[in-house]
Amino acid sequence: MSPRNSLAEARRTRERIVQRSVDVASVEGLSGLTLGRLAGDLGMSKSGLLGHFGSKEALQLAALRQGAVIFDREVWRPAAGAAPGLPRLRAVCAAWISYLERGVFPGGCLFVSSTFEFDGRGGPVLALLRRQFRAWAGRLTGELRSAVARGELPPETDPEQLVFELYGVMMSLNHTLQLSADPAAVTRAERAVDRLLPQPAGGPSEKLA
Amino acid sequence: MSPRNSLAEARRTRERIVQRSVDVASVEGLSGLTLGRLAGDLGMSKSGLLGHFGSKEALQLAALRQGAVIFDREVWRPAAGAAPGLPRLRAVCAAWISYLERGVFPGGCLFVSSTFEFDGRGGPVLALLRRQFRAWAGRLTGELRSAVARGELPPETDPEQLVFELYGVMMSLNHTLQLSADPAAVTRAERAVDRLLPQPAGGPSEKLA
DNA sequence: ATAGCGACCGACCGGTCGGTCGTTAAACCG
DNA sequence: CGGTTTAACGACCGACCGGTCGGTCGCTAT
Repeated sequence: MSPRNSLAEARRTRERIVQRSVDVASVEGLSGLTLGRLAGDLGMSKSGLLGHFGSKEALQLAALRQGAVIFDREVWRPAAGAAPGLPRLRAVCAAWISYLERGVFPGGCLFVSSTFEFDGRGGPVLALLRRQFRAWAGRLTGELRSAVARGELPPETDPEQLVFELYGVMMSLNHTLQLSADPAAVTRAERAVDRLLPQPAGGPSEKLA
Repeated sequence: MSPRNSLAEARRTRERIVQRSVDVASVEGLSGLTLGRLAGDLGMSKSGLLGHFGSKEALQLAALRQGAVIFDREVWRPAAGAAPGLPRLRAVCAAWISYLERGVFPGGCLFVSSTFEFDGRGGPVLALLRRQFRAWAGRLTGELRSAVARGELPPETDPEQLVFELYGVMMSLNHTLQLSADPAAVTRAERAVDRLLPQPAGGPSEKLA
């Protein structure tokens, strides 16, 4: 029926598999992702699909890595243009909320779901999740420290405490959206962020370190 | 081999099954709970076990209901003795943090995990989770409103906003404990609660509404 | 023209899942 | 004591799981 893919298109096939895996996993979970169903969705055989990865675990890792690329594109990249420090932090949070609100991952934040799915199970998947969270918390704390150094946040600010709380806001938003689809949750998240990261009161002209 | 249980003990058997289901489900998830393994753990047959519930879904619902009983015992009951309003709220939060810290559910809060497991899947289990969360948020907002009425919290307080944020703190704590077992997370959660629910500054003698 | 490679297929494997069924034997009731 | 109830058993079912294997076909380099 369809022509065989050339060598160059094998990569595209692999990308199609990973992309579809991300979509399915965000709704059904990384374990709910089954090779048979995935193959069916993509109109190919289980074995042909598995040939690209070797094992289901390798596919799960590939899906998580692709998820990180998407998260980066949706949350960090839109904020890259903002000024370093507090403005960029607020832009990241706004993009983060938007990312959850728009349902970039239809089943809610892929990484949070996956963490709950794999904690207490160990293995390479959990290890990757740990690394991803740590890397990303590091970026946040770094930006927070920068904001403190610039005097945009009070000097007694504890960046890790703030990350902990910001993260809680996003998890609460994610949970509420998934459980009850209550749009008011978005406003609540925005208000919570405003309280944690107050915008500069006097406008954007206070750059004396 | 073992003597048959009397009819009166059938209830105890059922309770044993449910209790074990809660323990397993909190680590492996409500879906990871399998009838065969559960029966093996309890030294009985799959069919003998299933006879008590009729279906796995009924067992999952029973486990969730028992989980709610445990949550109530661990979080709400310890705070029942505290004075209504802010003191009780703070007692609830302290018990809540302790409940997460002690690992009452070894695999983290059963309800949060289950929500992530069943969202986007629908069905009676998700419906029960929704009811449980709503009932429990209702208790919290009621207590918050009471605290506002007593003047223990500023009159412009938005109870639902506060529930949203408190909930985020607990989810962040739960997540951190599960992912990295960082004990500092407990202190962070306590500090976050202190900021959301400031204790009365001047001691317990300011009851003028 | 042809040899080799690699993407892909379809049949199949052992194993596990939730669930059913007929039977056994102990506990209850008259 | 006899009859009914019922908790529990063990064998079994169909579906599905992740994964393997032999083979087919198109592309490409020789």
